[in-house]
Amino acid sequence: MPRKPDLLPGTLDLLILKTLTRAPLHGYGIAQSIKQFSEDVLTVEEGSLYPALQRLLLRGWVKAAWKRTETNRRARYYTLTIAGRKQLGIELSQFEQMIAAIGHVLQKA
Amino acid sequence: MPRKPDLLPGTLDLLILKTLTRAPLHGYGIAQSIKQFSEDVLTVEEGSLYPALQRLLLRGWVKAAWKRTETNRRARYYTLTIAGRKQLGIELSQFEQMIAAIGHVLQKA
DNA sequence: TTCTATCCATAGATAGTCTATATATCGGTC
DNA sequence: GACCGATATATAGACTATCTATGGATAGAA
Repeated sequence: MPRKPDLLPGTLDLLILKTLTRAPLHGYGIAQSIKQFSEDVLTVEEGSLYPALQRLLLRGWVKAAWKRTETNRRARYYTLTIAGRKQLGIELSQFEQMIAAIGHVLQKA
Repeated sequence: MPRKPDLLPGTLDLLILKTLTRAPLHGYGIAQSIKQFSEDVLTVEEGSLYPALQRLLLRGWVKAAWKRTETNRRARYYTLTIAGRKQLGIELSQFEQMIAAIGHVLQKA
């Protein structure tokens, strides 16, 4: 029996980048935010999240800084870079193009 | 530099199953059909297509038969099974749910 | 003190796609 | 006859992304 995936492969970077346009956030907060905005449909596992954040850091699309949360916990806050914002635009348009294309295949009787 | 993928990972089975609802088709024809319906946005590579068809066969969602094409070439025609049609329904609704959820994350300012 | 929620991180398994390659044949052209 | 482009199937190996499982740490509540 194939499992139901927590998210569509290939869309996590896009979701993270978009989430960071609203405000800098720490990893845990990003995961929560995505879960909430998606009304519990999308769940970002830690084993997907942290490698993804490493990816984004490595590619220069986000930068990170250790801070204290409002509740006095240490956490690593991620901020979108200029390159990240540009990348978001690219991924967004590619994603929309793909979705439209898939829609064409799915809609024709 | 990350590549631009030929398709959204996780959607190939769905595309194939949907394509086969129109008519039984051979592998090469399925790839062409998807390419055409998607207006050249989606390209199914052979190395993705044939493993996918093996998957679908193994799971009993399609069945295959060797035939001659109209142009007298040998080809393996795939037909959707009852289970395959049911699976298409499942994947379709999951896909739509995911896309809607992603849309929610992407749309909120 | 124990428990829950918050927070970070990685190793290893798994799955799906892509690159590259191999094989074969039909029909048309040089 | 030789060659070439399009049609057609298939697999091995590389690569990437996600998931499972695990480990650790701390704040605050019970």
